[in-house]
Amino acid sequence: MNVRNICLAILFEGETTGYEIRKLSTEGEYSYFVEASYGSIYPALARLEEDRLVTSRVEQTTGKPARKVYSITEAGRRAFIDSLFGKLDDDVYRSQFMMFARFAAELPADLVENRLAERIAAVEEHIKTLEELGKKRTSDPEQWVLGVGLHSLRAHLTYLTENKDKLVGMARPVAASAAE
Amino acid sequence: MNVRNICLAILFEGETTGYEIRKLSTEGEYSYFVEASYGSIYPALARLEEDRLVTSRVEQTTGKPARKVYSITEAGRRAFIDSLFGKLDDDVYRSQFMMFARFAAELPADLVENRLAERIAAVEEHIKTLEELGKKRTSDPEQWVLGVGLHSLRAHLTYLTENKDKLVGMARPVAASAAE
DNA sequence: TCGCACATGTAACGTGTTACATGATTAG
DNA sequence: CTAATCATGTAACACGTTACATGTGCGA
Repeated sequence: MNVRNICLAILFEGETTGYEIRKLSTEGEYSYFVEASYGSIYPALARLEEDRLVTSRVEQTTGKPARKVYSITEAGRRAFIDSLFGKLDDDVYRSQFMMFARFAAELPADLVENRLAERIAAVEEHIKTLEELGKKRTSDPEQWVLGVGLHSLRAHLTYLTENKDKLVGMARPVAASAAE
Repeated sequence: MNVRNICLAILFEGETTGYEIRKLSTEGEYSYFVEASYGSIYPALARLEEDRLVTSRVEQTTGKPARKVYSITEAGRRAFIDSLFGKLDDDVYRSQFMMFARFAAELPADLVENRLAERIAAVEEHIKTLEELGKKRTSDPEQWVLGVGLHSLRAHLTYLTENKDKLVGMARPVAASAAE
């Protein structure tokens, strides 16, 4: 999924601005499986307009900067849906935390414990976000997709919490505090 | 995780060649959370050698091309472990399949069914690979990491198989075959 | 008054991918 | 004979990130 198609996907559901697209791709329903930043969204929208897959109109607002509202065209809808007919890219999972865990034996136990706690907190946070998104019920496919995310993330969380002590136990023991 | 650190991680466990590093990062124990191709590995190894984090020696082989075997230095070990002390990058999950599923309502049911079947097969394949890797038991942290992957992947697979019909049901119905 | 939210956009930079170039041996 | 595996490396290219530039209104 490149930024171009992410823009089309979001515009498929209704007109918005580049600013909003970034928000949606970072915090919205797509956030757990795509990503895009301003530096890629704005140029992508410009090219999309050149290619007549979207149109734009400038909306003057009082006070705030003018908004450039983009709408998808029929050609845009077709192009996006067509892209889903082709061979899909493989799913990608990248994790520096896993590399960290892989080398737990070389790291001090307290560091491993802290990082594990951080990771667990991050996953819990992520789950909460998806749960919030699921509440404002929208389309069925959206619920389905959110369901995949929640299910996997909860399984991930379960493993981490149930096995964290095991990993800490593999780490380099840290001298007990000088107390006593 | 950049390619540089992936190389160091693999060399941490023992000397090898760029060719082997790619194999390990693509098919080996690291494959499910990192990725690297020749075009990035060879330049990375060259820079690593300049920086004295690895050394190399050329091994003449009969018939096959000469192998350039890299070994990590003490400085390399330190640099790698140090990198794990710093703030870790967030985990990343990217999936075009999820985008596809999100727009199931715009797609023909048979396509959705096929793609789901493909995805399920791919996940099953991936699970099998991790199971194979887990058999040749190595270090405990490696087993732990593999455990995370297997656990999450199995949960993912379960969701897909249990909910595939639901998603197909959301897709555009395809005219039944002309048969009577 | 400080910083955040809104809002758009560019430029430099980093990083990695793909395809190409090269070439021998071995298994089918 | 053909394809695959072993093996290294480069160059062109694609893609995206980060930081910067610019500016207002509002709430704490």
